[in-house]
Amino acid sequence: MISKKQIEGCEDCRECMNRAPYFQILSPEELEVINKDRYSVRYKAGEMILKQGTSATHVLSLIDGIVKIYIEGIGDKNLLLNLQKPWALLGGPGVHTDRRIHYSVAALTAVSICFIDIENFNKVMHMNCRFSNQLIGHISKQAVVLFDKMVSLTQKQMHGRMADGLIYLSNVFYGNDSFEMHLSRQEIADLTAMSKDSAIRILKDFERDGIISLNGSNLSIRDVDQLYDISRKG
Amino acid sequence: MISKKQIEGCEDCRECMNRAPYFQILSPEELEVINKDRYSVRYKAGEMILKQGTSATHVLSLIDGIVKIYIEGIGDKNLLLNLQKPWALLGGPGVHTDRRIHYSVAALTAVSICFIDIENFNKVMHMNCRFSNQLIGHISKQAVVLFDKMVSLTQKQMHGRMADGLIYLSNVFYGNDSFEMHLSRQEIADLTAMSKDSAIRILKDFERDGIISLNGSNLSIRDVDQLYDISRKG
DNA sequence: AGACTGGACTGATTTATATCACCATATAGA
DNA sequence: TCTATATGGTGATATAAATCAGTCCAGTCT
Repeated sequence: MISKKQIEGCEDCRECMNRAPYFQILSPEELEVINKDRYSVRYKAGEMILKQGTSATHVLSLIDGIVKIYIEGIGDKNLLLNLQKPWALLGGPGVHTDRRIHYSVAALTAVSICFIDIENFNKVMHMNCRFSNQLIGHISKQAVVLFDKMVSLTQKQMHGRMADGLIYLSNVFYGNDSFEMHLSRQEIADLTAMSKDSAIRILKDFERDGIISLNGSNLSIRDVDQLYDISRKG
Repeated sequence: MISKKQIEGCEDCRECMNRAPYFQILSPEELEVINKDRYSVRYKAGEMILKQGTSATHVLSLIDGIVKIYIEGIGDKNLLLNLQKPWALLGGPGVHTDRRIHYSVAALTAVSICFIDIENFNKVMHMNCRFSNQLIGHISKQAVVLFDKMVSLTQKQMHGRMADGLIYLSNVFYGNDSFEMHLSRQEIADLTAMSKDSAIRILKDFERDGIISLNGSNLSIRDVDQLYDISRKG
């Protein structure tokens, strides 16, 4: 975890960006363009960072903390796409199309974020081809993940979807079989496209079957093999 | 519709690409790179063009005909992502990541396709920044569509999903309230993430309610307003 | 302390949807 | 001509999952 002092000290991208992998490819001149008009903001847990439907004016670089990315869907249902940790680049597909925000972003912990002016970002995209191509790779990787998620959500039933959700959290996001979830039961339901009641029920099922153990917001995977088995069987 | 003669005559990209909008931005030298090792293939309706899981060696430019893009999911269920007509660029996210094909492509009509060597394509991506950035816009637009589809498939029930599917076909793809579907009932089910039986039932419901009229593979939207209403109500 | 809130949790009920079993029709092949 | 075989279509049934109606906390405000 990065210390408070380090973040506060990030006054100029040329010092800071050695940490943000997407910008390592840039020359000092290009970094200067990114740095121009850049500002950083701190959020408290629970605060909204980007609101779906507003206009896209900045690209966001996540410096510290964890955020959730979700689509506000029908009624008051949300679809939780993924979580992000440093040094993710946020802004979404709208940055390169209609300049609209297509998903909401909210802080799950205390969060620090750098706001980079979208015009300056585009300027650099036109200055540095390798940067653009790196971005294409980045976007493409996300698309592959989305495809898998779509198949999971549309073709598996609840136990399979929950298994996939837990595998995402433990393997992909936290990188540990045991982790503190920053998600409420409702948010787990949003991640796995089911009702809150069903999400609770299935987590309890998994606990009873010795697949996971729960206490409070801490979750441990006890039986990885069985979890993968449930994921495979749908 | 383009005549047979025009396609057959497309021996060199520098003649042909004035039709493929993605390549209009390229210089003659860059087109020459694209044209190198390029070859075109004709398919009959029903034939598979790209198979999910194989390695990505080419970017495909659809010259003539209609194809379906779908993910082979759990069991023998497919998820139909969308249809494509000329001059779509196919290859998928794998081209820019792991060089794997992440979705299958099959011909719905007779189809002509140009195969562009992936190395040559990448070469041009590094020669021409504007081409890369145009590609980012293209990929981003597809992502926005995917988001909407995900919300539709995970949060609406069958009637709403079918309405969305029909709106996609009439508004987005065919651009006409009345069109010849190139999809079987099973493929409509794959598009709307439901069983074939349910898809048939709901199409019949819509027909009975005067929302659409069906005969054979021809479909006409009779009551657009009601269709949008069903889509909105989920 | 008492009232109040929001989240986790659970059993009963209802509803949406898949599945099953079946028929009709058209087309292809022997 | 007589099977096969694929596709469209339909009612009955089974089942997955949402919804409803509550309880039980832990925290917070007064």
